[in-house]
Amino acid sequence: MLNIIQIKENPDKIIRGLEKKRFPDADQMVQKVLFLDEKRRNTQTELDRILGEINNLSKKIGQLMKEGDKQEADRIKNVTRDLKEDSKKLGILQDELENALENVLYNIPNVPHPEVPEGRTAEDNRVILQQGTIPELPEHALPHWELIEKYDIIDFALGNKLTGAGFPVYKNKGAKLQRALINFFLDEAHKKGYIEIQPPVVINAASGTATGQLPDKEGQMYQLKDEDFYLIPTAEVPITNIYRNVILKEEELPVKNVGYTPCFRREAGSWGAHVRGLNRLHQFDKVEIVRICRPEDSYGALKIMCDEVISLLSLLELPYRMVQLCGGDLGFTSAMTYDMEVYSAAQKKWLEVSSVSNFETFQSNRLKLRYKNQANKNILLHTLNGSALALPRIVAALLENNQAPEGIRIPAALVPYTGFEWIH
RNA sequence: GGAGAGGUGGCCGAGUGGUCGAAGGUGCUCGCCUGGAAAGUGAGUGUGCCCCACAAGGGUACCAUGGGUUCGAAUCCCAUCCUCUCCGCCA
Repeated sequence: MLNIIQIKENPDKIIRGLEKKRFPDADQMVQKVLFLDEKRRNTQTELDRILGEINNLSKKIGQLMKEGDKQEADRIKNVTRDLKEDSKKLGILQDELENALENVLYNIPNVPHPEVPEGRTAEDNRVILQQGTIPELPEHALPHWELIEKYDIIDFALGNKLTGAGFPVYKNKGAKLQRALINFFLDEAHKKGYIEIQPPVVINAASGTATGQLPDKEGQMYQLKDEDFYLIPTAEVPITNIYRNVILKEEELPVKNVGYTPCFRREAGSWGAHVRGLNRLHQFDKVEIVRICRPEDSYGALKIMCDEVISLLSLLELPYRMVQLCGGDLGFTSAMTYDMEVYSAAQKKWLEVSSVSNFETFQSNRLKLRYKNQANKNILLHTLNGSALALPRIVAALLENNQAPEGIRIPAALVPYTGFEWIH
C-alpha cells in the first residue's frame, strides 16, 4: 500500500499518478485518506495525553499505598476511573479510524513511475524491442495442443479426470522437458548470483496481504477449506514474505532470491476459447526472481532483471519482444512493468511469458521491510520481481516454433538438461 | 491426535501485580589501552505511532497473538497460534 507520508507530502502527484492508472475517484480517495489521517492523529494526541495522566496517577497510588495513605489513594482511584472511561471511548474511535484508513489505503493501487506511458489498455503498451526471427512454418504446421497429442507429452483429458480443466498431466518427454526447463532456469539464475529458495506453496492471509494479493485479488486464489490458507498464485508471495517485518543491514543488499514453485490461479472470469491448450492454466510451473534493493538502485535493478530474462529467451532461441505496460494496463501493486512475450508461430500470437516489475515501496510498506542506513535511520526498501520464466507458454512456443518433419527440435542450451535433442 | 512444559530485546537469560522498555551476560558500534592483536576498560545500542522542524526533546504503545481482571499487568484469567518432551500415527 501507499505510504501515508507520500500521500501527505504530495497529494497532487499521487492523484495524477492514480489517474494515469485509470483509477476511478482518485481525488476523492486521496481526500478521504487525508481527512481520516488528520482525525486519527488528533484522536491519538488526545488519547496519549489521557493515558499519560492515568499512568502518572497510577504511580502516585502505588506510592500512597506504600505510605499507607489509603484514603488519598481511593480518592485518586475515582479520578482515574473517569479518565479510563474517556480513554476507552477514544481508544475505540482510534481503532475505527485506523481501520477505516487502512481499508481505504489497501484499496488504492500503486502510483506509476513518471516514465510509464499513458494509455488505457494493453493496446496502448509500448513495444520496446523485438529480437529473433519468426520461423516460417510449413502449411501443415500444428498448434501446440495438437502437437502434445501427436507426441503424447501432455494430457489434458487425464488432468480433467484427476482434477478438472486447466490441470494438465505432463508425460514422457513432456514431463522431462518440464524438469529440464526448471533446472535450466534455476541454474541460470544461480550463475547470476541469485540464492535459491524453496518456499511453501500454501500461505496464510498475512502473507497474501503483505504482497498485495489480498484484498485486491482474493477471488483469484484458491483458498483452503478448513484453514485460513491459500495456494500461492506465484512464488513472489512466499519469497517476498520472508522479509516481512525485517530490517536488513545495508551490506545485505541487494537481496537476490530465485525460487521454483507450482502456481495456482483460479482465473475466474477469464476462461474462454482464446485460452486453449497451455495458454492459460489453473496450475503451472514458474521460476521467479526477486530482488530487494535500496530505492536509488531499484530502476537499475529493473533493467538488469529484464536483461536476465531476455538472456533466457535468446538461449532458448525464441523470438521475443519486450513491452512496457502503459498506466492503464499496469498491475495493482506495480510502479513499472515490462512484459516479455514470445512468438508462438502456429497460433500466430505473442504470449506473455514474463512480467518484470518494480513495486517501489508499495509492498515493503505493508511488509514493513526496511534497511538501516548510514544515519541509522530505517528506510523502506524497494521490491522487484519477475518470472524467469513461466513454463507453459514457453513450452507452447518451443513446440510450435521448433516443429519439423522429424519431430520437435530441442534448443541446444536445453539439451544437457533434457538428455535428448528431439521429441518424436 | 493425547499428556506435560514453555514462548521476554540480535542471541542467551532474569523477572509472578507498582517507579520494568525490562537485571545480568553475549553480540554489535564508537573511544581508550597496544608496535599490532587478544585481554582489559569507558560510552552507546529495539520498533511503530503522536506532539515537534522527518533536529533536540517529550508522550504513548509493544515482553507470541487477541481479549479480560485491576487505579496499575511481562507478571493474574480466557481464547488462539507456535515450540519442545513423552505417547500415538505416519511419507
